[in-house]
Amino acid sequence: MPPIVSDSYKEKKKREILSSALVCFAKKGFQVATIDDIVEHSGISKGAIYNYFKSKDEIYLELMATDTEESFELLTKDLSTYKCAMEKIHYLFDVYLSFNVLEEETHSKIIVHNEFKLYAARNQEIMEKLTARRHHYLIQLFVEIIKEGQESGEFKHQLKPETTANLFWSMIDGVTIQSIYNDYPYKEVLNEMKQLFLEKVKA
Amino acid sequence: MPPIVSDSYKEKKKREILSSALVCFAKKGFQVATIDDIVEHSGISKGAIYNYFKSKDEIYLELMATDTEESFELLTKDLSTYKCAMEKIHYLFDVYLSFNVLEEETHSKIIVHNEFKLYAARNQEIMEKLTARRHHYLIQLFVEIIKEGQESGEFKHQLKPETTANLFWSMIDGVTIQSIYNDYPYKEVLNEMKQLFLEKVKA
Amino acid sequence: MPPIVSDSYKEKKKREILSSALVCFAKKGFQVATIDDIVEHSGISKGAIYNYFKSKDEIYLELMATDTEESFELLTKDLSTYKCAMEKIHYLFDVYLSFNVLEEETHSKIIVHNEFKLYAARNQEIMEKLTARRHHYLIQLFVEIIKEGQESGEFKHQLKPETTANLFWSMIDGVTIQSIYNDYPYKEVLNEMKQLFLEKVKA
Amino acid sequence: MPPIVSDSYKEKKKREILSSALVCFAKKGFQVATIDDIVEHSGISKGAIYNYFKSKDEIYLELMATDTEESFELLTKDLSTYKCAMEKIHYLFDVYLSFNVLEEETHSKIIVHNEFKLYAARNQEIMEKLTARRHHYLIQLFVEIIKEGQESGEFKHQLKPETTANLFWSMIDGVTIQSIYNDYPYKEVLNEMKQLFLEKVKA
DNA sequence: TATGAATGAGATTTCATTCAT
DNA sequence: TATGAATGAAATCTCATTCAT
Repeated sequence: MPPIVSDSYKEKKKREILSSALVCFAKKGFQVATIDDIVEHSGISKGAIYNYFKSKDEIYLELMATDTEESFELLTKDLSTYKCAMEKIHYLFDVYLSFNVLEEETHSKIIVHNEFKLYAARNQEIMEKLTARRHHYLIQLFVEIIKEGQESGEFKHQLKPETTANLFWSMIDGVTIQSIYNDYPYKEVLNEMKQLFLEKVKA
Repeated sequence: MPPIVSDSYKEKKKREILSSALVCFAKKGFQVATIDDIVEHSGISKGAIYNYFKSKDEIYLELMATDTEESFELLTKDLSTYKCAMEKIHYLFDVYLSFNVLEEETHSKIIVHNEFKLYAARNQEIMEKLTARRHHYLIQLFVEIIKEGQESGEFKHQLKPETTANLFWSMIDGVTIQSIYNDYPYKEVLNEMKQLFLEKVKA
Repeated sequence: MPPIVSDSYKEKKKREILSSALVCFAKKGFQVATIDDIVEHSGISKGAIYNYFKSKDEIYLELMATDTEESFELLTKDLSTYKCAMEKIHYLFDVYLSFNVLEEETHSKIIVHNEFKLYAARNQEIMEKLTARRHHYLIQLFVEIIKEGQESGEFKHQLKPETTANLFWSMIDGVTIQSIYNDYPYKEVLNEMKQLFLEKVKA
Repeated sequence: MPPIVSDSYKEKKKREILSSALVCFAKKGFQVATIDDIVEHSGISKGAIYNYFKSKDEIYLELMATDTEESFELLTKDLSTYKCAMEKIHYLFDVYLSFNVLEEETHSKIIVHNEFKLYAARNQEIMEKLTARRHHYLIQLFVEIIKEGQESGEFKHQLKPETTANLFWSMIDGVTIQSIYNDYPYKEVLNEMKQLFLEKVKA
């Protein structure tokens, strides 16, 4: 007997649930947001949610899993259109410079993204996955650009690609998390960082 | 008749509870850690805890309140022994460079400190307090040093003290939070930042 | 998709809980009776009870709300079958004369009904509702009868309907609450009251 | 070794506690009022209270015990100054007519007095004591007056003294408890009762 | 597959009572 | 005797999860 509903239907439903869950977790935090909050926000019944996910925890883990991927997609989307490494670095900074951290949605995303990290930080198994993913996606992405720049002669040769990648992401993480403070001059600080960073890398 | 126990006894007891609570919150997170965890860790009875704090939330808030102050104390402890602004900046970086982020306790503190921020981020009133405290303690501290350096001619005159202070703390925050990832080269990245930063500020 | 259970099912369930709660409150008093008592008596789980009522207090308030209405229903049930006012007064007394105050259930109801009043007496808002309800139902009911009797010439014209109504209910309340004493001659006293009252009103 | 504090001191202390407890119970009800409320109101420490009373329940029971006695004292105070039975009945009604039920203190006393009854009503042993006390003090008091009036020819001979006594107290109880309703015409109703009652008894 | 009523473990909090000082 | 900090049993309420329909 063929499945009564198509896989694509199921996929769509899952994404619906995840998207509502993200909103709820962003608003209240994972622990405080309840399944009923998700029910209310998504309009999908409790039973249905449990048909798609074994537990509240699983919803959270799935969201965490997609978190890095989404960042990655966002970052790589137009990256290939830039030809030289320096432009790529510019582009990466500009992606973050374009964030409006005062916007409700951005603000929420930053909070929930950091909550993911803290949640993982207390759970060795999840932390390992998250670390691996970060390496695979974010660090590698940057390492490639550094290497490309070094080969093209744009960047200093003594730069350690991995350290530089970590430096970049640490700075980004720094401004991002500080942006939750009221009146934090996000753009100003990030621009300083950009300038600092570019001077550091350019040959 | 004199009071049964002295105020200092009560103060000590309160600190005992707070210190146990901090450990528990660090280990499991505020939501997951229970009053029973604190009872078990502190050896103080549930009722006694509620004699000192009205609610679990109040314990958390009190911990948050002391969080910045403790950092501030740590940072200002030896700061006055340094005579020139440049040395002071060195010192501030070195305080963070001396952190052993692999140590259980440091790791926990970093996590719980960031959890404080996220908790506050969802609560306008608390966020305002936290922002004010950050300004009063951390930003001002750094602004003074920058100004001092500018007056003594050690630092560039075109530096905007406040932006520079924000830059510093954003970088510190960035490495700190990234340190929760396994195998993160905390010291290496922080050293790069220090170097970058010093070059930026020095006249 | 139709609702899982009908509204009448939910109504029935609610009444089940209320009825169990009434028994428990009657047996032990509102403060002493616990939700677990209601769970045990009703066989309905704690969670289910909280699905129907927000709090123990709400259960109590709902019971209070229905208390007067039930009395009113009991009293008005056959009242219309009596044609003249005098017969109606007779009927009202007889309703109370038919109470067997030695019976466990009646005894409990009297206690819980009076507990309602005391509870309300400490809460201005609830008291106002209770007072309004008493006026609307019990006092008006009696006032109508008095007026009817005055118009038909059965009753004295100088009777003040409202005062007379209050007199009636005060006497009823008096015997009722005294009935909780062991060996109180409930019927005898109430019969005296009836006789006294009838003489007073009849033209 | 002689007692360090005199018996009269202890007696005074006990009365202090009881008087504070009465206020607290009146304000909040026995179950809701806490020992800490009594501590706060009396200014006597928790430990001291437990030196004088074994439990919160015991405080309550002692208050109940004095409740009837106090009424009795109030009623008998000037009763002997009246020579004829009819005047005595007048006096008894007038005592209650002189109550200002709108006054905070009177209101509270009525509530707590009725709470005593309900509390007792759920406890056979206490109920027996209360019933006995009522008989001994209140009913007997009235029975004597009725008999006196019958002997002097003031009252009807066919009155059953005990029933008449019960009738009197039931009416008093009725107006008293109804007085907790807002805008209850206490004096008006009680005056009607007095008139009714006097007509009933007088020869 | 969808629904939402039911479940009950487990959390927070209260407060009568004890007891060291 | 007086004090009030400490205790812990027991209460209320929440909410992730199950399951009959």
